Amino acid sequence: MSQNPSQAHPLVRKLESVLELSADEREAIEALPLTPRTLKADQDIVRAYDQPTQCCVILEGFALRYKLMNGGKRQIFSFHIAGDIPDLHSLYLEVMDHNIGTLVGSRVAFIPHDAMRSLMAGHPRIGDALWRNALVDAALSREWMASIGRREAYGRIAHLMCELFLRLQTIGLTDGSSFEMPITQEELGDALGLSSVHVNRTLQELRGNGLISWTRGYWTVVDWEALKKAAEFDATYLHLHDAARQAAIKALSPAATI
Amino acid sequence: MSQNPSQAHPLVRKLESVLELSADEREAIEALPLTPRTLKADQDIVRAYDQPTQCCVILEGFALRYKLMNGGKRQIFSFHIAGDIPDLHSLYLEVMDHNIGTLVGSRVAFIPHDAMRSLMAGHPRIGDALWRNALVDAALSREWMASIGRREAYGRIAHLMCELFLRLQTIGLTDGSSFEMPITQEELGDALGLSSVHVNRTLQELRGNGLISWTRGYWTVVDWEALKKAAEFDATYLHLHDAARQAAIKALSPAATI
DNA sequence: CGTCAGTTTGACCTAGTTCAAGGCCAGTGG
DNA sequence: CCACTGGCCTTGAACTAGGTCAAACTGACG
Repeated sequence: MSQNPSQAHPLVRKLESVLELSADEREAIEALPLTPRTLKADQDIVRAYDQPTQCCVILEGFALRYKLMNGGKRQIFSFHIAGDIPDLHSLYLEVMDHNIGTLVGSRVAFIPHDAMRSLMAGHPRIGDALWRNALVDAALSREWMASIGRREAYGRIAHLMCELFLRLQTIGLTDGSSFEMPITQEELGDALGLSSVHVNRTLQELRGNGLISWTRGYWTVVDWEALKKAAEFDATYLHLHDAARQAAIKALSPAATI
Repeated sequence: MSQNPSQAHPLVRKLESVLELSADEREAIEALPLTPRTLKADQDIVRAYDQPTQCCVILEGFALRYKLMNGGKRQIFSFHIAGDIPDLHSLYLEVMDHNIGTLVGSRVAFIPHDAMRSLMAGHPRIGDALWRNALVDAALSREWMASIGRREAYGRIAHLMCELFLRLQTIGLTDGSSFEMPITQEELGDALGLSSVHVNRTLQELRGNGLISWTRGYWTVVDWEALKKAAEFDATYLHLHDAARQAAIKALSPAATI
């Protein structure tokens, strides 16, 4: 782990949660030609039908993938956090089949496909780690599918909360058992296949039962074990490494099970 | 395309729907050390928490990924057809987070991870094509998520039907506008987040409206345009190549749009 | 010709939706 | 400083898509 993670390149930080990088590898990442951009909230980064020639890394802030459907419906497929490359797939799939946008004001950086390809070719371990990330991403999609398809609202929200906590924990973006996640109840609904009204009521239930606390943008896990149970949460699909798991246990309570 | 696709190695056939293979590449695939196995219906190929040391290709038949949840619920994540390698991800993710099983009696073959890795390293275009497939797989998951989260039962079934038709078409497993897909209404429900009773009623509605015909195991697209509309189907996410798209149009009707 | 897996039907029930109104608060502009 | 706005959250009441339960039907197969 780097000595001063908050100053490290977000991509370095993310990859180091998965493998130990050599000095050489770290340099290669830091040498990537980045075109940084600061975006406001709710701006699209890439749109469906685009044919990108670059990938984007989230440096700071949050992004989401989503798709707009008939009748004004929307499905949010995932939330992305610092260090994620949500459109890595554009290296292989010419045309985008969904949108990627910002959730809040964010800093992102674009990397030309060529640079990405030669990084991966020249540093197979980095390539492997990126693929690994992409596969974990697919595992998250499956788990969301299970949530939406087979869990009721209460468990769905609980499940998402468990997931976000652990993911943010891994890159050091939690504060004890709390974290910032600036999404509205409507966005929560669009991610979970629920109406915002129902999200509201269910959130109240979760708060009332003492599992979580939630105020616009700031989430706290109050009772991890109960939350986990309500969510029937099993972290296997996150494919966390041991260090991340240990750190999460420490943040929650020595007795926490993950 | 190979002259006699029905006799070609299923993996060759699948990859050739994506790129032209050189003789060399074809040989490399055919030289893979396969351990074939014939399985009955409803048998697991790999289970959650397993740590596989090999991947499996579907040679003949159908497979599904799924997860069992509390209270006897089940979510099916995807259906797999000849040529698919549903657990390619096990190359990078040590432990399985879901099950893969057969839908009907099937022939599958196991390939050691090592052999897979050296195939991909020695033949980068094959590696790329396999990755591409994995990414298309992830795109399917997202689309299923949108279906389950934001479409109602009628559109959900319609959407799945469009998808299956095009996928099977691509590997030559359709017969005009019909295809065999041996799944029960209960499995359909578990894939779409519905109860089997509701699947039954909705299926009747789709048949009654003249969009499809459906008898246990044999599906026919009766009115593609109407089906597509009911499903609000946009094939972008399948990332089909032109040849596949053209072939599908031909199978449906010269006026079909995909 | 009985059994078993799958499909179909009916009746009733509920989780979640929709619509519409109100409340809260942070930011803005006068 | 205050009034005004615009997002977002909250609440209530009425409604519906889809679930559950249980029974009957169908057809393939031994």
